[in-house]
Amino acid sequence: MTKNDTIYTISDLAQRFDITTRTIRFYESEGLLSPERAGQKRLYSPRDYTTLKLILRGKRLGWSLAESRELIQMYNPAQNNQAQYQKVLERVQESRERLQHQLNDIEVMMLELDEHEDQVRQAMQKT
Amino acid sequence: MTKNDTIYTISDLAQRFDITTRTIRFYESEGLLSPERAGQKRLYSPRDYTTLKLILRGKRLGWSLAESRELIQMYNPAQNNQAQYQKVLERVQESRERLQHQLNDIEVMMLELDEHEDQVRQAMQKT
DNA sequence: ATTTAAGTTTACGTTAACGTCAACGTAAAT
DNA sequence: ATTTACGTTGACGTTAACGTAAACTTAAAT
Repeated sequence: MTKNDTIYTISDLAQRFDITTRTIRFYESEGLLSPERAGQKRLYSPRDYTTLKLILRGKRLGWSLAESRELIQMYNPAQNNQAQYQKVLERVQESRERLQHQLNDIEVMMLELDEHEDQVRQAMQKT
Repeated sequence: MTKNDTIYTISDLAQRFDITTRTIRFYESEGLLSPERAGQKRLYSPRDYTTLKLILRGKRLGWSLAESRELIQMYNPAQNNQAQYQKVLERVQESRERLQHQLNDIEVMMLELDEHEDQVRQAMQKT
């Protein structure tokens, strides 16, 4: 078993991801994180670390915290019966479709940028 | 010259893009659109149409209206000197880099979804 | 002539995602 | 023993991106 028992404090994570501790606590209050406690203090595991990474990646793609929370819950091994598993697979598929749509949008945007760069360069020539 | 003189009303556009007229007026108030007028009434050109398409594409990628506005202004042929042109080219490059970053994020997300689907399918077998 | 339908401006309301104090606890360093 | 650094829980503030409602105009249809 490879058990990584690294532990992060809240300011550790804040520094590593360049966010504020307020943000991290907010994510917890929204049900996206659930760190251990040592008394009052929060202790974050490698799992929390990757969850945070997932959240921020989602943000860069315009996903809401609610959507990221769904993803996170989906990744949590809390299911047991076939119906539950089936639902997870459907959610996975939905996420994939959304990502695919975003891929298309990016492609179109890139093409438009290419076109426009050409136009600008041509206009520069005539000067 | 191929001059397309189609004209859209505000509710035309609202229907076609499945948004509200309020949204369209809001975008105008934020400087993203500037339709012609016939008295009080707004008249939208094919150019406005594509601008709206750009805005909504941006939204699906998590771009703010301010960012889309920059893109739109960039696409507007209002520059004349070399320095201005150069700035536009820099902006184009920045946009491309952001899109490239988003592409990477999507790829990672897709891989994670693939992995998780495998895990779920394996768990289903054991039932 | 007057409904009806679509449009307009103005203004206040709402939600998500935090920011910004304030007031306090705790543990290590001087 | 008391700074100093880091943490905690409220609680109110802020911004972006619209929603919603009111009060009014205008053109077309009955």
